[in-house]
Amino acid sequence: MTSLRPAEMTPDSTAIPRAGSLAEDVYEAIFGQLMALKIAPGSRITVDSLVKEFDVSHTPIREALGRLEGEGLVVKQHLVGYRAAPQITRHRFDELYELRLQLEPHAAAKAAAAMDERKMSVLREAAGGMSRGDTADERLRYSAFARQDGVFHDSIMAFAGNELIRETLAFQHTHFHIFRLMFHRRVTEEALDEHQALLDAFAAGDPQAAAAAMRAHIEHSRDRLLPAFD
Amino acid sequence: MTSLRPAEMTPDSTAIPRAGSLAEDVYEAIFGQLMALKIAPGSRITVDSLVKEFDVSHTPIREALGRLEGEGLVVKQHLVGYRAAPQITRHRFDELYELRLQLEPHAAAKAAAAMDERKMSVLREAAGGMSRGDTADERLRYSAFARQDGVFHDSIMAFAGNELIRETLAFQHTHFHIFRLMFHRRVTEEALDEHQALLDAFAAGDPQAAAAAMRAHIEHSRDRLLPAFD
DNA sequence: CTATATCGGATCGTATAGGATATAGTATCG
DNA sequence: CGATACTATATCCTATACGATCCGATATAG
Repeated sequence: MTSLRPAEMTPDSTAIPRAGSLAEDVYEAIFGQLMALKIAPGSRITVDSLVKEFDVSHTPIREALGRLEGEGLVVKQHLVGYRAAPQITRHRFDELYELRLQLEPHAAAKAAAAMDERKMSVLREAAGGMSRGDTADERLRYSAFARQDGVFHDSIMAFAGNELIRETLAFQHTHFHIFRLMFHRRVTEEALDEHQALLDAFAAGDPQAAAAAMRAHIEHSRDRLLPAFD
Repeated sequence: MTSLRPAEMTPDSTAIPRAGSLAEDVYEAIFGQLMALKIAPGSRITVDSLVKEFDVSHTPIREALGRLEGEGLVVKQHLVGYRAAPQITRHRFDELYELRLQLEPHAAAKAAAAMDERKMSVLREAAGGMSRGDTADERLRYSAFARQDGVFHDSIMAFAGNELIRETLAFQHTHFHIFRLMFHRRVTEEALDEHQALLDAFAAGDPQAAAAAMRAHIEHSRDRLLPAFD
């Protein structure tokens, strides 16, 4: 129902030309719906329904779906159609946490070594945004938490100074995000404590402590989510 | 000039329906051209030229390009067109090797711990395929070497038992491959020696030795390629 | 001789129409 | 009553046509 037609998007159309193509807007819209679980994992995504919903032709939608396919967020079956990528499996879950344990403690150590006051304030703000949960809707509340948690970790990776590792983890986080929204709706106090431990290590500029705190945090996070597979 | 039209691809058209769509075939074709450096990094890729070359309509080509964009192999500029992804930068090169050093030694250790005779034979064959270079064309020769080297490393990652890490590295390798073809046309004997050292560690089933050998191999590989940036 | 304005070709972006295929439902036959 | 064949619809896949935008070449004025 949210039309993406240029004329309707900018009723007071300015002289500034549109930055992106319709295909890009469609991509953003579908991506958002996937992240917000508006489209359930594994469910079908028909081109025609998107045509009606966004009020654009097939072409930009196919292009957007192609891009999403390249990123692994949707899968295509010839002459059947597109569907949202299936939910993460237990096996994949384990692999993801092994990957995180390989990368994030090391990165946390590098970030701690390069810490300064400006970076600290960024991290403190990101961590602080998670604690003050005053929204009524439990689901929405966790959604906000998850987003903020992503920002927190992503900031650490950014400060570690390896953009490639940061992108790799962010990419995986995108997939993982959907899983978390499905199963982990309760914000645990433990996670906040662990974030605090990380902040302390960063404030002290202690690489070893930061790596250890990150390792513990990831392992605890894994254990918290594991029951979802029962 | 290589037409992808169904009727022309299968002149003796069998009753078996085509497994994939035209878009998929176009994707494969473009991917192959990128890997073989038929399309230079950073050069433009016009839709119309692909239309003429493959003799299909715009639609499957746009979808294929969208997918390649999602994978980061081509970049799109609105109202300008697609172009092959630019060459890897020195900065990115360093980041890639840091990532490899984080993941591959660990994986090599796991692979060594899980080694058996069948896996060993796979690795020996992959390593062996690199030494016998009897092709005249130097460029083609290195191309074959690079492919085989990729198989060798990928097999190790497969045996390490973490498909996600394997995919992550394979994905990066895809981008990196293009760089190597551009600059590293000479096969070094050192790489073969290092592969042998890895094989020895695997044969012994020694995780620590495998990790060390892999670390040394990656660091040497990095140093061999570094002069390309001068 | 330089700078600016204008024009034309090239290319992308979008829309629409028609053919091909898979899936579901129904009817018929054993 | 079950299984098979058929039809009908939904959906995808492809092709073609048209409009919008950008880039380069040329001409003109200063």
